[in-house]
Amino acid sequence: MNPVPSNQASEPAGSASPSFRPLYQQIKALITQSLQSGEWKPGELMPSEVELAGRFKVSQGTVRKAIDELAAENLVVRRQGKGTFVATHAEERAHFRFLRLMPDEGLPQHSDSRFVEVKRIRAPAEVARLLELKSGDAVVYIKRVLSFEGQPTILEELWLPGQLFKGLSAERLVEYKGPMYGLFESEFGTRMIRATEKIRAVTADASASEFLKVAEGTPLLCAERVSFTYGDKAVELRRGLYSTANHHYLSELS
Amino acid sequence: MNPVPSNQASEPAGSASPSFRPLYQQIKALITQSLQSGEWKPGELMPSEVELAGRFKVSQGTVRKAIDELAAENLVVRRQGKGTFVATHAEERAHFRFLRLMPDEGLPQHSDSRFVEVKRIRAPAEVARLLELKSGDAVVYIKRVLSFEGQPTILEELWLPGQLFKGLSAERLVEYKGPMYGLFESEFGTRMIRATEKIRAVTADASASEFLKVAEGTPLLCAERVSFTYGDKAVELRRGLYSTANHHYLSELS
DNA sequence: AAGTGGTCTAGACCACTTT
DNA sequence: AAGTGGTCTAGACCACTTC
Repeated sequence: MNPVPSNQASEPAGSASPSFRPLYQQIKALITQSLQSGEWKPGELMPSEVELAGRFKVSQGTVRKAIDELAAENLVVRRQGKGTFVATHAEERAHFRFLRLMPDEGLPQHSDSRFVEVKRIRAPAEVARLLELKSGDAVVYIKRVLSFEGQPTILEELWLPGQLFKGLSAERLVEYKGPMYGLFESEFGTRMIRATEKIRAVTADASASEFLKVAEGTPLLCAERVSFTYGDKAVELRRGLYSTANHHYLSELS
Repeated sequence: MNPVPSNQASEPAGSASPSFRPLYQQIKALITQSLQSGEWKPGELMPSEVELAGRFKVSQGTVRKAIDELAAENLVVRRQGKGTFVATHAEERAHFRFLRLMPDEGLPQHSDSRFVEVKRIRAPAEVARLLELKSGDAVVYIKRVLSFEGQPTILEELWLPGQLFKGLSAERLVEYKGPMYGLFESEFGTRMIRATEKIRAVTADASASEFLKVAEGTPLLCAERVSFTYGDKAVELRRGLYSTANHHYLSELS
C-alpha cells in the first residue's frame, strides 16, 4: 500500500549513524537536481504539485513540504492560483536581495554602474583559495563604481571563475540593463543562491578616495562577499568599499 | 462537523479587503499571547501539540503548523521525543545569536565585560525616538567594554526604558554570568526576540582610542542596534564600536 | 468551469525520550 | 510501555487565477 521506498534497506550495513532521510527531503533533492540541470529555467513555471506527486509516486502533501523548503530558501516562488515558478534575478523584487546598503533617508534607489576595468587574469593565491580554484587558474576581473543619485558610493572588485564566464566582456556588461546576477543567470547559466559577507572598517587609500570622491583617510566599510550556486559551490568573489556618509549597511538579526 | 469558526461571518459587512485569516495563524497568535503573558516561561516545557489541539478545538496538524512558524522565528524550540520549549537566552547556543562579530581565525570565544558606567538619565531626543518613548523619559544608560582573549574589541553603549528595568544596577550586572539578554529575561521579564542593526564606518575619537587601545583615527565599525520584544515593541538601543583588526562582522545573505 | 496553490482534518506509523 | 514531536497519506474544501 505504501509506495515509500524503505529508508533503511538502502543503507550500508556498517552505517551506525542516523541513517534516516525523510521522504520529502529526498524529493527536495530530486527537484533541486532538476533546477540545477536546467530542466526548468529561471522564471519558468514548474510542474504542479499534483503532477510532481504523480511523477515521484508520493502524496501531494509530501511534494508540498519539499517545495515549502525550497520556497523558504528562495529557490522557487509560489503564486496561489498560478503555480510554482523558478526564482530569477531578472525581477524587480530581486534587485535588492543581496544589496544591504540602504540610504539613511528615503527608499532604496537604483544605481548607475560605471565599469573601470574588465580583464582576464590568473587568479592570485587568495582569490583562488576563496573560489576553490587552483592558484593561476583563469579568472575574470571586474572593477566598477556604483553611484546612487549621482553620488559615487561603492567601489567594487569582482573575481569570477574564467571557466564559467567564457564570453564575458566589457561591452556585454555595459549594454546589459539590471543587476549583474541577472546577466550571469541568463547568459552563463550560473545562478547565485546564497552568499556570505565579512565586513570590516578601513580607511580610503589614494585610489578609493579618487573613485569615491572622498578625502584620503575617510572611514569606509569593506565587504568581502563569496557567492554560492547549487551544491554550495563558490562562483563569485566580490570586495566592495562602501561610503557610509549617507548610507548604512542593514542587518536583520532574528 | 467542522469546528472551525467561520472566517467570513465575523467580518464587518463593509470589509472589502482580504478579510481572511487562516485558522493556524489565529492559533499562532493565541500561543504568542500565552508566551508574552508568561503563562509558559523561558526554558519551560509547553503543553504538547495534542493538548493544545484539544484546548483550541482544532486538529493537531493545525497546531503543528502554528508552532512550526513560531519555531522558525526562534520563539520556541522543538525537541523530538521531549516536547516544545519556550526559547531562552540563558543557553549556551543562544550566546552568539545576536553577536555577529567573529574572530578572523578560530572559533568564536566568550567575552569579558567591563562596565564603565551605569546610570539613570533622561532620554535624549534621538534615543527617545528610536525607543518610542517621550523625550525626557527615564532610561538606563550602560557603557561597557567587551574583550576577547584579553583584547578590548567592543565599546558599547546601551539605553533601556527605565520603566521596564527598575531594579537594574551596576552590581547586578557585574555579578550576573552570561549574556545580558539572559538577565533581562529572567530578572525583568523582557525577552528580546528580534533586532535590526545599521552599520557604518567611523574613526576612533579620543575616548574610543583609549578604551579600545587603538590609535586615534583607526577605522571602526559602528553598529546601531534596536531590539524588539513581543508585538514589535522596541526595548533596547545599543550602539557599539567594533575594532576589526582581528575580527569581522559576519552577514549571511539568502 | 477547471486548474493551481493554501488550509484543515483524521488517522496511521516512525523516531526519539523517558518511565 | 507510554508520550512526544516528525513523517506520510487521503480526501475535502477554500482562495485565487485563467479560460
